[in-house]
Amino acid sequence: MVSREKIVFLETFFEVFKHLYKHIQMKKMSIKAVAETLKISTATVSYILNGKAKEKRISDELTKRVLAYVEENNFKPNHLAKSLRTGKTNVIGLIVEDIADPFFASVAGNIETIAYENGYKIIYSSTKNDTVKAKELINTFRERNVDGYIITPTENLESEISQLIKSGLPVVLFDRNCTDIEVSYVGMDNFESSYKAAKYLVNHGYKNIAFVTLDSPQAQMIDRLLGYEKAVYEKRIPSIVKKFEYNSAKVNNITNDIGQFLEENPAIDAIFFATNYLAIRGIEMMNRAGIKIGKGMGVMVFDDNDLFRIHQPSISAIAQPIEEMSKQLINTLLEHMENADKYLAKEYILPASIVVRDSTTKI
Amino acid sequence: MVSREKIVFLETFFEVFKHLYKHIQMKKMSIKAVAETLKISTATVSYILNGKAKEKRISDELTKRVLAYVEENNFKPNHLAKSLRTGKTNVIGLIVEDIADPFFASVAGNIETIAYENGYKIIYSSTKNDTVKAKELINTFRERNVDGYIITPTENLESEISQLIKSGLPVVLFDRNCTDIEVSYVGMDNFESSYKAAKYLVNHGYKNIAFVTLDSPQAQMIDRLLGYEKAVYEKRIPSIVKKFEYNSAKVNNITNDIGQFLEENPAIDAIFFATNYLAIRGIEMMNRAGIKIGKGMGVMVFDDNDLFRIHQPSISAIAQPIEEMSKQLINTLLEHMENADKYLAKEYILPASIVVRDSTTKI
DNA sequence: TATTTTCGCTTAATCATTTAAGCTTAGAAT
DNA sequence: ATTCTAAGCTTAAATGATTAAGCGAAAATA
Repeated sequence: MVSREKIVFLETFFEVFKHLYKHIQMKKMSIKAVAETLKISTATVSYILNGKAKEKRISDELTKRVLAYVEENNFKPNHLAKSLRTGKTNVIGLIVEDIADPFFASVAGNIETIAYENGYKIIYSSTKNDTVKAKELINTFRERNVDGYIITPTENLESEISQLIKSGLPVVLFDRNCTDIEVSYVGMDNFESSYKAAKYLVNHGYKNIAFVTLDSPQAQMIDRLLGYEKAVYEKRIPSIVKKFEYNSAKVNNITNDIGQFLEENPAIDAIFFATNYLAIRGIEMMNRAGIKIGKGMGVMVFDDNDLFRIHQPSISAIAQPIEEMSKQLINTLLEHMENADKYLAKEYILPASIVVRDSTTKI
Repeated sequence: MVSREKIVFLETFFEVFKHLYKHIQMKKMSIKAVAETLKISTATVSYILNGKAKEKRISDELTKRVLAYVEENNFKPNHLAKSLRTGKTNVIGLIVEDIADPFFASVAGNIETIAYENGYKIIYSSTKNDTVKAKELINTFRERNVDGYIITPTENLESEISQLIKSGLPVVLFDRNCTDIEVSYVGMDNFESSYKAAKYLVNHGYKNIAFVTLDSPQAQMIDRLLGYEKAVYEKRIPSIVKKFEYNSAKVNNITNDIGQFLEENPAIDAIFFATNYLAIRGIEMMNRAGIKIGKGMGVMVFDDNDLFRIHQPSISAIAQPIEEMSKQLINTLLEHMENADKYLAKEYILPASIVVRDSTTKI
């Protein structure tokens, strides 16, 4: 026969044990645990932690007590539970062509600062310019419930992007734009910068300026080409355009191909490279072939780089306004995320600056 | 008077309406929704989706039916709920000194590939070499429940890192190690590479080799210095060490300071730069001052870079095995994450290669 | 005195999963 | 005929927050 006393004893023991046990493992503090120790409800704790104490008419005394306890025990509410409930993850998805590229890495660094200041973390990934991969990435990011997207789109990504927007998800594109959809974009003025740079060459006496570019249908590549063409047409000097296949597999061939191109066109007295990447190959080739950059051969490059500043002779370049672009990018996205209901696409086309160096100084 | 029939009618209507309404919005598919349409329980759906159908004795017929439905409707279970329940986020936290630095950006790019192949996403952040920030970042990542950490530690980060390990969280350090704690590390052999590079200079006739470094207590910086010293002591040639204050605020001064240092030590016939960053400043200065790199002044740099390859004359450098390091890094972490219970610290010290170029070829 | 407000909280549903434990039913074994 | 076993599911309790709605007591108003 079990006595009432014994039952009461056992129950008491059990309660004490549970309490002790919790303190022993100390593992998982939760709003519930906090509420229990303070003998109040989880709702109260939640309101206080979210700064809604006043609004919800929680007494100052209790508010202080809770905050003190939370502070002392260094309690942080579980982010996952919060996200599950609210639907907000405070994560931004960054999809670039290649995070290892200094340009994108630099942008990643710049947006990180502002994002973290605003409580956002960034998850990145690289498309390697592969549309299939880009689509996959957008989907994984959707599955992960990221709050906003920064994307350098590949080709044919319009439908995925417009679907994001239709679903009310904030998106800002950069570097490359997508035509035909209403989406925010931050980039530089490729046409104007290219025109200005080419005009600089034209005005400084170069008569046979080659434009070396990629055979790509990307808008910004076309703009760069058109900028160059405008400048040469205006002065009625020949347009000499060399397009390379856009295929990173054949990196090494490009160096040789540029050499061949120059041999076939001996009249060329300046080269305007449409990308950084082509320029590095070209410069390597010219150095090897003993072509004197600056003296005899002018060089201008789209996209500046430490390398061009240090090179002997130094190389003139069009410098993208990376910092301004990054700031505009993340601020536009933050703005979209704050007013997630009404997406008003905005475009920011920032001007680039032309950094004149030795390579365009005749003799 | 309301008839029973009317009540029944209204109730039925309401049920039908609710059903229709759900179908109209079609917003949030969930395991629950799937289960309801297929008239089975959520548990069954969950088991099937997690590949436990056989184990849980779900009939092949039902399994197929569920998979087909899920496939057709492109349903993906909510990752947040999953993470909340299981405690796994499938996110890796990457904490580097600066994501914008080409070296770290390159590592970020390399680990991304393997991480994504294994279902992990990466969230990054930069310490800017600030211990306070580094501690904050570790805490934010903990709050975010990342599954594993890749960290380039700042100074005095030992306690935070050992706490991570005590909590059973997988950590791999890289680039810089932490002494005194049992933690996995992937890095290069700074002492040996530095010794080999310095020896190369010594063996090629340079008699007054300056070592330009940062005044930093970081283990890898000390190793680099010691490697140099071993090489010069062995040949009984003078050790000329110049330490610069480690303060990124004074970037521009460094260029001038290096110039002054060279003026004060006219005997110097070669410079060994302990970092990439110092070298770029130094090369810039030498170019400005008309000092002939290669002829008269040998140059060797720790950490290779596109710039050093393209520079005229090209600059000899110690190339970190970035790809191998990245692979080892992420694979070690993945391994730790798979056996999260038993953390066995491993060290991988990879050898660097010395890339000999024009700058160390006398005359 | 009776009623209404206000205050200061609590209750309980919800978010979307996972998973241990339990419950039918049919067929096999006793 | 009865019990046991196994197949094939389901039930329901977590996971840890947020938040609309509610509730009792005290204070204010009628």
